[in-house]
Amino acid sequence: MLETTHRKGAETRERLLAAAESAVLAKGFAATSIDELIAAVGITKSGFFYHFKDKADLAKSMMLRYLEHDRAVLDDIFRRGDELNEDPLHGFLVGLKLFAEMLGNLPEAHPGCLAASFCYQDQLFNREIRELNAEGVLAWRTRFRERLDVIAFRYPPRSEVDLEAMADMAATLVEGGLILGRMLGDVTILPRQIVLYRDFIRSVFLPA
Amino acid sequence: MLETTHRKGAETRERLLAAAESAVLAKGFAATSIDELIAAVGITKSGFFYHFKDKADLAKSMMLRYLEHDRAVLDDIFRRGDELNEDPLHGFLVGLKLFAEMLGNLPEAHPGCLAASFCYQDQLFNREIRELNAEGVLAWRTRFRERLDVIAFRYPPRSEVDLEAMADMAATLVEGGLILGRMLGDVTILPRQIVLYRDFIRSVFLPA
DNA sequence: TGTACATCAGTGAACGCGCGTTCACTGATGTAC
DNA sequence: TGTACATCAGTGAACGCGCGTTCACTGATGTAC
Repeated sequence: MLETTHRKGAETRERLLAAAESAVLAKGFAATSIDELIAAVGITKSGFFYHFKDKADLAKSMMLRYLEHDRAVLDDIFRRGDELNEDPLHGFLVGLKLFAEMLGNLPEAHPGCLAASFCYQDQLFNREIRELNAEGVLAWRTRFRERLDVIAFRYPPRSEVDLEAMADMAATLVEGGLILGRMLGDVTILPRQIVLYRDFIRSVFLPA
Repeated sequence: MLETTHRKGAETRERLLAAAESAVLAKGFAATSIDELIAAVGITKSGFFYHFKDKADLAKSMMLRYLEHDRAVLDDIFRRGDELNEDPLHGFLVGLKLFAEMLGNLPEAHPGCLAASFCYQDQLFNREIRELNAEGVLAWRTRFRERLDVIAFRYPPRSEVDLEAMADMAATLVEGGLILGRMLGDVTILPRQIVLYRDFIRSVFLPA
């Protein structure tokens, strides 16, 4: 019975984190009250403080949960891209196509990035949380940079290219695309940016 | 004396808006208190409510001020690019270079976009303010799209290109680049993204 | 198998502080005649 | 030119409400012997 032992608490905690994520994406961390979270989950305020020592602890837990989910999704997408193709460039291009498709099928009307939301409120947070945020971006940079290095080795681009900026461009387009998508209420913006990114990558390594 | 008549009030108002902008970029709108703004400016709280009927009115005024400044800066940059060059493509490329340089020389350590900050807190705002926000993005889209249409007419790209997405890519990279730059504390990220955008534009319309 | 204790997952009441907002009032400057 | 009035750019005090946080306590479940 070890799995079901005291399991209800972990479920409640998870529901609190999920409610907090959508509330923070909708209106920011400072405007998200503990009261609304406990109302959504159905416990009292003291119950909240059993799960999180204070509001900053909630923020930290949200980031950890978000980063882990983010990492798992990207791992899955690009692993599938590589399974369909042996070549590092073409596997990457397939992965980007899958990525664009996934972004186009996001269930939520106005998706957003928790890290970006926190970034525009970071004076509220302690160093630990800001470092988690930076860690998330660096994970994207490293992931894409390693891939681009492998590709550039097999497909040497004719002119100098800023491979680091090209790696960062993926996260940049995602963050920016989520913002434009929210502002205009148009979920096609982000996937189309990723398709353009894919075109750009191909034109750099496979000039016509 | 018409210019100096009752001018102190307008100056105070402008100082409130400037203080509000940097505070909102640092920690978000909900976490920015009226108290800190009046402390920065040196008036009492009732003085604040002489200038703005409530906090939402402050938000609206901030957006109007920001959009106007944004428009003026972009007008200037791309006008200068065109002055240096007759051709629409090369004038645009020069403008993008100037734009990247300007972004690299931003005085603030961690610049940000007010519209993006508002976008991650938009449940706080009324429809009017959200529409101002969307208007800002559409201004970018229109500006870049008109230019790309002119360029595509003179330099027909060989394959289908999503010109709207390519126009949106400018704002997307700026929004995303500001976020990455803030997260990593690296102000070179954004200008390098714009340089990549310039490379992309050139490769689409001037294939090697 | 029963009992004693420990941990889990909360409850309920109270707290103090900061927040946005209101209201009546005021001195300095500008305008009409 | 003087006087009466209007507008500008605020002041000062008070308000009520929501917020995050604390504290003593509790029933249900799990563990040791």
